[in-house]
Amino acid sequence: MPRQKLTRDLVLGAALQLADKDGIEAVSMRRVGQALSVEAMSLYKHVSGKEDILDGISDLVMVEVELPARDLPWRMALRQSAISTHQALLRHPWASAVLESRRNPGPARMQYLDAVVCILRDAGFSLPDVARAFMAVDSHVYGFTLQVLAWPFDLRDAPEEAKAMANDTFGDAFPGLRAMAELAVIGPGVPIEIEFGLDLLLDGLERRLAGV
Amino acid sequence: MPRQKLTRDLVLGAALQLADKDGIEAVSMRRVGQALSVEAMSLYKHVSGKEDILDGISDLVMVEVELPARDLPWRMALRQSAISTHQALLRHPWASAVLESRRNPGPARMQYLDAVVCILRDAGFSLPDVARAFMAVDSHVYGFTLQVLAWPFDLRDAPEEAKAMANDTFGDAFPGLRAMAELAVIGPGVPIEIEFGLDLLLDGLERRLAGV
DNA sequence: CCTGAAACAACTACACTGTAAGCCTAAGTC
DNA sequence: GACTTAGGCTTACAGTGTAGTTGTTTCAGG
Repeated sequence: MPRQKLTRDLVLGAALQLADKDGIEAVSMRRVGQALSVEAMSLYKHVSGKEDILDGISDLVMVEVELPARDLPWRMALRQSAISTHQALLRHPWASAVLESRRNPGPARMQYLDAVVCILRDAGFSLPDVARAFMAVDSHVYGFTLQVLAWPFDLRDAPEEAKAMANDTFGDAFPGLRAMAELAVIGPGVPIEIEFGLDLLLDGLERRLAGV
Repeated sequence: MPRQKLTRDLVLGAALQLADKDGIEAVSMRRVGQALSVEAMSLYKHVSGKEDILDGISDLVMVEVELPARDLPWRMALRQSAISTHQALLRHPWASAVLESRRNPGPARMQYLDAVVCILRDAGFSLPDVARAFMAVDSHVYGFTLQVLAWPFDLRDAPEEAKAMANDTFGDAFPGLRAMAELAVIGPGVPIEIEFGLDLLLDGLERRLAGV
């Protein structure tokens, strides 16, 4: 019987697919092995453990984000890569939580970080401001994505149910939330897009650069 | 021997203490029970399961954040409560990750959300803008806190080591990151505080409210 | 005071998890 | 063919959450 060749990429690919299909909690050594028709312990020859797998598939997601274009004005380049990051994270709903809890950025993420830093520096920001600007934009991307993914009710699916829920659970105790919930039901739901906060931040950075 | 009275609050308190002391992954039913000198299964009479415990201790953290003061200008109120949230999350390093992955906001969080919504509405924002503003500010608080907590090296502790690491791992491949890492070593480290991005956002919101 | 009932802690058990240690076989080299 | 070795397999262990059952304590009603 010919032995199938296992590789690190195969292992990570299977894990990524599993995470996308059944959620990150479905990624266990045994199940990844099963997906490859292999015993769990065999994976350890190609991967140092589960942490390594999580690091690996996180970086696979980061490979999907398009790097900020160096020939664009800094603002557009940043905006576009931030949105691209957001979209990549939405494609893999488990990824934002995993990425943020991981301490070792992978090569793809490093490359992204480096590109952003270079662009901001070339734009004329001081090094401390580069750090601050980068943290602000990235925080927004991750935080916003996480929040969207953790949204308690998907309003598009069941508007009536959401409305009832708004009245029931919020009642008179939370008038603000109730108004919000009802609002979100009207029309196709108020689109809350990442561009709103992102543009606020970029506006502020631009103004700061101009010395206003 | 008198039986010790177990209560939900006792269980959650023990779990919270455990999470603060040994990290969130140390919170297991058996260990929480052990902390209360009780078997794991006894907890189930007061708590519906581990998820319930996580929801519970998350909300205990939210209790610590001071609600936005209604007698302050909206901007100051929002700013102060955002910072308070950030600090509460820093006091419980496990909390931001847990909170963001949880779908059911507890009562304390509800109260906070409601207060923020009311303040923004009273300030004159349209309901859609209330939603957008709230999402933007909250995203920044959570994202920033997560990022700070996941910071790979604590620069204050080992500046020399960090510098060496900057040269080694970044080398010439990541000039931007290398510059950043070296910068972060200079002085007491460039303080990157949450106020930077927060104020950018608030500036933008103020301007939007003024119709500029 | 005694008894019945309800409350609730404890025990057992099961299906999982990650992974350390050792085995065994197929592939490659001389 | 013989030897080496990379790499998949087996076994085992300590840990997880929790369903189901059993025991014991506490308290109200007679």
